[in-house]
Amino acid sequence: MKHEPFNESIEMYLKTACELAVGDAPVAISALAGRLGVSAVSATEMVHRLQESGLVDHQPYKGITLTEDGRHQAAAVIRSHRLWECFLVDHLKLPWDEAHEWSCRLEHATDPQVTDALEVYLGYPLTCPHGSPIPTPDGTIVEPADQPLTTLLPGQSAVIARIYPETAELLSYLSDLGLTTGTRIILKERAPFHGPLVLLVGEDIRYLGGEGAAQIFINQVEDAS
Amino acid sequence: MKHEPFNESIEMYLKTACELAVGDAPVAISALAGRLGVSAVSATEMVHRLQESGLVDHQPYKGITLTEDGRHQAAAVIRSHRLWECFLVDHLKLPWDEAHEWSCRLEHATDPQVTDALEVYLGYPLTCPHGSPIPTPDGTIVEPADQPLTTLLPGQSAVIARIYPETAELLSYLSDLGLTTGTRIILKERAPFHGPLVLLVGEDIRYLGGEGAAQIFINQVEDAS
DNA sequence: CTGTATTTTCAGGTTAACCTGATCTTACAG
DNA sequence: CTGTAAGATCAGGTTAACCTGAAAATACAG
Ligand SMILES: [Mn+2]
Ligand SMILES: [Mn+2]
Ligand SMILES: [Mn+2]
Ligand SMILES: [Mn+2]
Repeated sequence: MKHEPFNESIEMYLKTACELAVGDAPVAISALAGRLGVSAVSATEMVHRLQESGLVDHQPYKGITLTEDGRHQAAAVIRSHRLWECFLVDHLKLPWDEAHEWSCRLEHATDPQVTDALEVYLGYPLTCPHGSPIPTPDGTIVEPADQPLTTLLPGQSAVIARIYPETAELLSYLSDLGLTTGTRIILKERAPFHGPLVLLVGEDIRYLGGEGAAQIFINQVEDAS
Repeated sequence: MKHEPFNESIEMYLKTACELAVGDAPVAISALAGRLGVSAVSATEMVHRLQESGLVDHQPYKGITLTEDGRHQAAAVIRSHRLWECFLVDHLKLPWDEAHEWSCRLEHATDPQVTDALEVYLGYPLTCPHGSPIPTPDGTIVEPADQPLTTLLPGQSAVIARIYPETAELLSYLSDLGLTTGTRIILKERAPFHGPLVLLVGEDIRYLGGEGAAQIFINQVEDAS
C-alpha cells in the first residue's frame, strides 16, 4: 500500500548537474546551489550524500562530475521532462512557456514505463518545444548543431532553434515577444559590449538584452534579402 | 526558481478520507491509518495538522469529516488521478491494473490547468477505467448507480461496472482473471457465509473469494439464458 | 609568493513525517 | 453500569532537506 517517495531533491540535483555540465568539465557546487535556489552549505551536504550513493564524483575545490549511474538517472529525468513538454504543448495545447514548470513536477512522478509509452504515443519527437534534444532510453543525449544568437551578424537572418538553459522567466518573456522556437528573425543591429540586439520578427521590431540573447540558439543562418 | 513542494502526504490523507467516507459519516482515524500504511499515532498527528489548516473536522473518538475546503482539494486529487488513468489506459495503452499506481504519483504533480486541459483532450470521460466517476472541476462527485456483486443471485448475469476501492493487488488479480470493467459475467453458484463465488466469464469458470467480490460493483443485471 | 575570493567545513537549529512504547480516555456491549 | 477494546495522547526518537553564521582550506591572479 506504500509507494516509494518522490526523490525530487536528488533528481533535481542530478538533472541540474547534467544540464550545467559542458563536456566533461566538473560542475561547481556553487553553480548547482545557485540554479537550485539553495545555500552552498546545503548543496555541499547533498553532494556528499550523492557521493555516498555513488551518483556523483566530487573533487574538492574543483566541482562534481556525474558517475555513469548518476548520468543515467539524470537523463531519465530530463527525458521524462521533455516528453511531457511535448505532450502538454502539442497535444493539450497548453502555453509554450508554462509547460516547462509543469513538466518540472511531472518529471519526478513518472514511471519509466510511462515515459517510454509516452514517447511512442508522441511519435518519437527529437526535441522538446524549446529545442532541446530528448535523451534516448539508454541515456545518451545528442548535442544539437545550433549556434548562439550572439554569433549572428547584423544583416543576417536565422531561425530560433533552441532556448537553453530554460527558465520560467525567460520563456515567458520570449513568449510575449514572439521569440519562440521556429521563428525566423533578422538581426538589424547590435549594440557593442553585449548590449541589446535589435531584431526584426515578421513586421515587428524587438529589442533583446544581451543576457537573454546568450540563452538563444539559432540555425538556418542566411543573409537577409 | 523554487517551486512549491509536493504535498503528497496531505493530499493522500484528504483523498483517502474522501474515498472512505460513506454519506456524511465520520471516517475513523484508524481506517485512514490502515489504508495509508501508517501508524495510528502518525495519522492522529497529521489529522491535527489538517485540522489546524481547516481541511478536516475531527471529533475525538468519532472520526473526521472533510471541510468544504478539504473536500474540494480531495476531489481535485481524485479528479487528476482518474483522468490520468484514462490517459494511460486509453491512449498510452498501458495495463489496466498498473495505471492505478502510476496515477497515484502523477496525481500529486499535476497543475489544475493541466488537469482541465487533459479532461478536454480526453473528451470529458465520465469514469476512470475502473468505473469510478470523475469529479467535476467544482468538486462534485456523482455516485454511480451500480450495485455490489454480492447482491447478484445464482443464475443471473451482469456487467462489471466498477472496482472500488481500488488496490494494486486486487486490480492485478482481477486483470489476470479477466474480470475487468465492462466484462459480462454469469453467477453460477455462491457458497454461503461470504464464501467464494463461481463465475462464468465467457467460456471460462472463475472462482472468486468473498473479499474480492465485495469490491466489485455491477449493473445491467439479467437472468442468464 | 602572497593575498583575496572561492570553496568547504563546522556548529547548531528548524520542519515535516514518520516511528515505538506506554499511558490515558471514552464508547458501548453485555 | 461497568469492563474492556478501540481510540487518543504523551514521551522520546529518527531522517531528509533545508537554514544561518563563522571558521578553515585552497586556488590562482597579479
Ligand atoms: Mn523538477
Ligand atoms: Mn523544454
Ligand atoms: Mn497518490
Ligand atoms: Mn481508477
